[in-house]
Amino acid sequence: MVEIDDIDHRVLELLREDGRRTFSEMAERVGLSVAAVKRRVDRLRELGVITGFTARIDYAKLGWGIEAFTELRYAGSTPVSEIVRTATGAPEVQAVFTIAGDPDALIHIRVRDLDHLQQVIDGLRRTGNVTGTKTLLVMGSWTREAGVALRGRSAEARGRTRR
Amino acid sequence: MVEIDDIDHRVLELLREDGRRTFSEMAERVGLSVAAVKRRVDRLRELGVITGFTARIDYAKLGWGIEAFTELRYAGSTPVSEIVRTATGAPEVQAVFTIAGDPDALIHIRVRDLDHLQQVIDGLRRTGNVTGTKTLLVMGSWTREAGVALRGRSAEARGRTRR
DNA sequence: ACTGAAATTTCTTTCAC
DNA sequence: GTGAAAGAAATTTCAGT
Repeated sequence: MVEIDDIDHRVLELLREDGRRTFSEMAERVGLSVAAVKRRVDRLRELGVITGFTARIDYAKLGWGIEAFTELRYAGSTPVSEIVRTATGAPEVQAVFTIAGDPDALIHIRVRDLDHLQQVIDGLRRTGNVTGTKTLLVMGSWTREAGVALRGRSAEARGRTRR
Repeated sequence: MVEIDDIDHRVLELLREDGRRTFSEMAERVGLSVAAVKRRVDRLRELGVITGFTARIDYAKLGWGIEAFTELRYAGSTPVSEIVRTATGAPEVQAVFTIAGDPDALIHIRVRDLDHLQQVIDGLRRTGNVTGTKTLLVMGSWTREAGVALRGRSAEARGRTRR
């Protein structure tokens, strides 16, 4: 585990909120010079704490309005690698979480409509050793946008609800 | 739903992969001028397709090594707003998905260790009208990093497994 | 709509202290 | 850690295609 001080945490929080913040803006907010903030960000990347930057995209605006989680159960003999391989195969699958216990995996799916969802699930059921599925259809979602409670204390939670 | 052409999709994919790509780099990759790419990114932001930029952080490196999903069941009379309000209260809760059917919500939790997880779940059970929980402990995860299958065709899936 | 280019401003990077 | 200087990139604008 990596050693991180309070200022690093604030920098991470700022970059969580807006990954394109400039060094000068962050410098002002955390009370350090631009060079010092850059050095910290560089270090956080070298340490692997910051693994990259990405754009937040509203997929519903692009017509991918349906979101679901599907629990997958596999035949007892199925190795985890096989579970991940089959589940990641469908392009609609956004994330795969392998689970201790029952179910064996939870996958996050994004699709255009319910018909499309049906097709994706049917595809999964036909794949590999899937013995059962249970799908949770997402009605609304909220995501913590500011950095997690990085220090175990309540960081400000700014988020939004959709739909 | 928003009108988006192939080049816009490629720009989105590039920004999904790396939210700090420069206009000149993207211009080269999609075969347009810098000015044209900037105009497209500006438009995608105005349309609300790109909602922002954020840093990817490896929370395990910060000591938040345990991830779980918890299904929540609430008393029948509980309004959705109340579900979201109580579930988002704990700083360890990263995301809340309200669900059509049973369970009523699925929440994504990140904690330091199993003791901590126990505390968070106990807290939720004591809150509001929670009538039951089921927790799925995450052993490993894979996330699609490139932009989704934005056109319904299989976009290249570059991801990674953890743990 | 996009190109190419110029002018301006801002951000990044580096280095001496 | 700071401050300053140099280099790179972003932004803005515009005539031309």
